[in-house]
Amino acid sequence: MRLNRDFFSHPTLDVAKALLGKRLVRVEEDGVLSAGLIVETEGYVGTDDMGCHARAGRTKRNRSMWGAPGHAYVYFTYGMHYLLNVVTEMEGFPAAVLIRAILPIEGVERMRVRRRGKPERILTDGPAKLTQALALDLAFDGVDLCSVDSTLFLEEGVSVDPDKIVAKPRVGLFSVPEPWKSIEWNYRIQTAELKLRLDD
DNA sequence: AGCACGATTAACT
DNA sequence: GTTAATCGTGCTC
Repeated sequence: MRLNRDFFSHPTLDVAKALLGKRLVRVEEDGVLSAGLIVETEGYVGTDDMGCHARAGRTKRNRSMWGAPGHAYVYFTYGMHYLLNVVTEMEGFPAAVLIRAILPIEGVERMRVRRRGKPERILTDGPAKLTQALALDLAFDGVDLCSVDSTLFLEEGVSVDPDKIVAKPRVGLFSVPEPWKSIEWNYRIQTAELKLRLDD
């Protein structure tokens, strides 16, 4: 059962934490599934957040963030990488959650091929690694993750104990001014903790 | 029109 | 720990 629009309509940081443990699923053209459990997320909230792409106002690149919640915001960076975000809050307010890492669960062999034979341990432990593993690019920008026929969506996964969530500063914001640079809007759950719950 | 740099990764030393 | 790869975007002139 796919997570519905209401799940994404809440405050971004709440959604960022709630996404930990959820299943990110990619259905490929040939019907094969690739899936993983989300283990790290990051919140980007509005035009006042100087670490958020929305700080520059609405542009061709970041327009998806202004759209309805539950849609994907995929962008290209560093001249070679695609990063996946999930749009949050109400339509018209630019905010999103960056999916930074997942724990591979299904379609691992397919992921390994796309990741050029890398060991499972480092298949999807970075924001650009997971888009590589799931074959996500700009074609997914603006896709409705709540639609019944989208080839990318989210599902319930394993329950996560809120006390086990670790908050840290967001990654890679080098020339972003304080307090945005150090504010702890990066959330992570230990993969060991998730694996433990998987066995239940 | 030109330019600095990025919500990164991989391959080095 | 350091650095090259690689190019679209947004900012400055």
